Amino acid sequence: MTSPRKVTRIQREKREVILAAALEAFAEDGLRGATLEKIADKAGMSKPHVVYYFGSKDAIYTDLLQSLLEVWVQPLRDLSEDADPLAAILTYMRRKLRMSQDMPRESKMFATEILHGAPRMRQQLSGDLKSLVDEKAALIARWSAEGKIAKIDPHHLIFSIWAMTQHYADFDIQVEAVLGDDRKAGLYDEADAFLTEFFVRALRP
Amino acid sequence: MTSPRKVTRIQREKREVILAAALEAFAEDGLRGATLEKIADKAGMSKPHVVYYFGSKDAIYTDLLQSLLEVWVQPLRDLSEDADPLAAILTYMRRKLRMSQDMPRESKMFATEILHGAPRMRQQLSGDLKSLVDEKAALIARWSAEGKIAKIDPHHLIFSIWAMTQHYADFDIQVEAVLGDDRKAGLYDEADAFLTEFFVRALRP
DNA sequence: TGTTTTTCTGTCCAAATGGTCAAAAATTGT
DNA sequence: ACAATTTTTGACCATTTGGACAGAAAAACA
Repeated sequence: MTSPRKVTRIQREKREVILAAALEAFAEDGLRGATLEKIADKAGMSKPHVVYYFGSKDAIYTDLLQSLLEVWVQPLRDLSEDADPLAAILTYMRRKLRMSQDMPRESKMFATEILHGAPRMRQQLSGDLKSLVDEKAALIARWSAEGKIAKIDPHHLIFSIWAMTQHYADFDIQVEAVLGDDRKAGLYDEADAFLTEFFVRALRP
Repeated sequence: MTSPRKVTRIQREKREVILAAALEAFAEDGLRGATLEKIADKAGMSKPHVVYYFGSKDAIYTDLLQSLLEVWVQPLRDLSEDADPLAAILTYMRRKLRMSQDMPRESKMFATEILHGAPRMRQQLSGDLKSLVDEKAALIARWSAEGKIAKIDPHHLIFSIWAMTQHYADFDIQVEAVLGDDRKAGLYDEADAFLTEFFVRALRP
């Protein structure tokens, strides 16, 4: 038998450690570039041990991707009717920006996966994710029609929020290189201020 | 001697073919994921032949990256003083969007490189590119100060243009999955309309 | 035409790497 | 304490892959 029968405390902990190490490795080098040995090193254990817990490198990758996806779309899920529309969208944008700041490796992992054709996410993208986006787009469209925000294509609005917030995580090397070291510290404050002003202007009816 | 002495017509053509094949391969799978064999297949020649012309896979990659970089930043170079400021920025944005549409593989190659730390571009990013961006940012800042466009951080404005335009190329799989097949055809027209309206609202003084 | 140079490929090699396996070490259960 | 189970690893294997090499094929040159 390859996998253990019952999930013990040790197993959960070890899996956690491995996933954390793998996240780092995958974000740095992608699925192909990350090696089992590197993951094992980062996790502080032997290569066969990593295989013992997940069966294969691919399994780790897929596991990570699946579990992170839920976290990743949560802010959009929380975009709701009851708040002031403009404020709600700004809150959504800010949460996405904060996720870029706090979880750059996760962002990079998703980016790499999608960039290379999302072979392990296609289903979810055109299934769950599409449904979710369509639902929220409808909400935004309603706000738009009621004159509470500007008339604007809701799908592309969502894309623009994704693009601009994740840009700071995915292309951090470029952003920091272009801005220079001295602006590195306050980068996310700058981004927040810029994006807030930007979206307020774009969305105000 | 590894490399030929004089550059003949055949050499130019073969190198072109190889670079085109490699671009496709690198965009699909990244530097690590793309194999010499795959590149050779796409180029319709043998593996050693590819090596004969470039010496190594790395050399092809670096060569591509360098030669494409100039093309890639040209639109920003062309952002100039003499035009109407808002129109000039919109033109820049549109050219970037068109590049995403026409050169998605190039966009993906750059994205992948930067995402993974830009080991072969660091110099250029904090050197040439930073200079160029700083220069154009100063121009935009002047427009801003003169009240010709809204008061806005020019560096982040440039980032936002990069992010939003390249998003359509880099994450095309996601965009198309979320929009659905029926909106696939007119996608770039939609994007153009959306972004134009968006930036006009954001930049109008 | 004969010679030289360039182009091209089949074959092979060494390194990297994902994964297996048997057995040791540690833990758990009785 | 002893047996059973789980955890952990060193050693090993098969495959992939970047690239070297020698020589064939073609082209250029004389």
